[in-house]
Amino acid sequence: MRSGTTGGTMDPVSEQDEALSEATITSLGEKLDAYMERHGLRSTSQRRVVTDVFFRSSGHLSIEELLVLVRERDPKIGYATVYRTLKLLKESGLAYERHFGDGVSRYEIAVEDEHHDHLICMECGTIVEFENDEIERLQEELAARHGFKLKRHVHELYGICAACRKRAS
Amino acid sequence: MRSGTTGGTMDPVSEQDEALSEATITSLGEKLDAYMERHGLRSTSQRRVVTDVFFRSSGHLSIEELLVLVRERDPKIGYATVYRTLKLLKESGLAYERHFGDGVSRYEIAVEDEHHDHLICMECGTIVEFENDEIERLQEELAARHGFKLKRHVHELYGICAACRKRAS
DNA sequence: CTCGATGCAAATGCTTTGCAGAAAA
DNA sequence: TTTTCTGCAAAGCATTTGCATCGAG
Repeated sequence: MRSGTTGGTMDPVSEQDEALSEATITSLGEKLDAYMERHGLRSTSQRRVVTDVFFRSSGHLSIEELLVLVRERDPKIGYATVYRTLKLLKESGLAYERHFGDGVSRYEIAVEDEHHDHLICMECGTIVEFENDEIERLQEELAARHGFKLKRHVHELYGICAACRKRAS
Repeated sequence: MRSGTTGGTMDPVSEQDEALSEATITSLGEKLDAYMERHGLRSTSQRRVVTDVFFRSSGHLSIEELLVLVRERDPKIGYATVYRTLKLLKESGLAYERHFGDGVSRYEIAVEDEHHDHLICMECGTIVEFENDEIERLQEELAARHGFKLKRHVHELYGICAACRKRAS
């Protein structure tokens, strides 16, 4: 995963997301092109702006936030286009759609062979990504025990981060 | 938890929710009365119908589903009242609000000292409740490691249940 | 009597869609 | 030239709210 404090047997995390490498961005663009090719979809300037902004973004952006960034590059792009482009990214498997309970959809880049869940501060909204193989394993085991073939899961931990707890006291 | 195959060290589950005992329903009603008392809220016939229907229900009901049941007892009750009453139940800690990704809020009875998560069949919508102490423990540990004080969590496993897999093959 | 609750309809907030004109292929 | 895409505004949906009226305390 694209993260900060990796290494060791602990969960790799990213308190603050970083940008992807230029090579990875290119590779994501190529995957998207291939998908569009396969589906007879067209590469327009608007799509290129939206997807490039998205691939260069970090964190968990809402359509609204994405629209602001997109309009810095092309003020004429409408919000329906952003919605439609994110839907395309989702369908092509290049973006995940997340819902953290505040009523808006947030999107994040889906990097291949990478999976993580979220720890969310209910006070300041900070999102920390985490990955825990032991939990993953227990989930699989549990699903199997109930006869389920697992496809995906949602695992979000809500609490108060250290900074907010300190501020409050 | 109100469940089927309990006992042992495995997760207690309820494939099919059962009704609560009359004693438990009464106790829930008393808790609600106490909450309303404390907050200067009034006990109206509509509220009594909605809360009684809810406490006697099983599973994870949407407002729409609840409204149908409520109107069997009093056809004049409006849906805003059901929304408002469920909000009251949520605030008083007697109901949990859940979102399983289909865009509607579902509610379930919050029985004290009971906690469970969900395994959802993406094909038929069956919801299986589960509880896993090991996962709970790992979550706490993980949150603490990131300086978070955990308040609540969302843990949903989506997959295909045994019956649907069989039907498909 | 008072003030909270109800029911209706209107408003809200996010997301989706219809359509005419624009632009890829 | 054909077909998809865009931008706008309108429509959808679940949920919330304003308000006149009702009814619990």
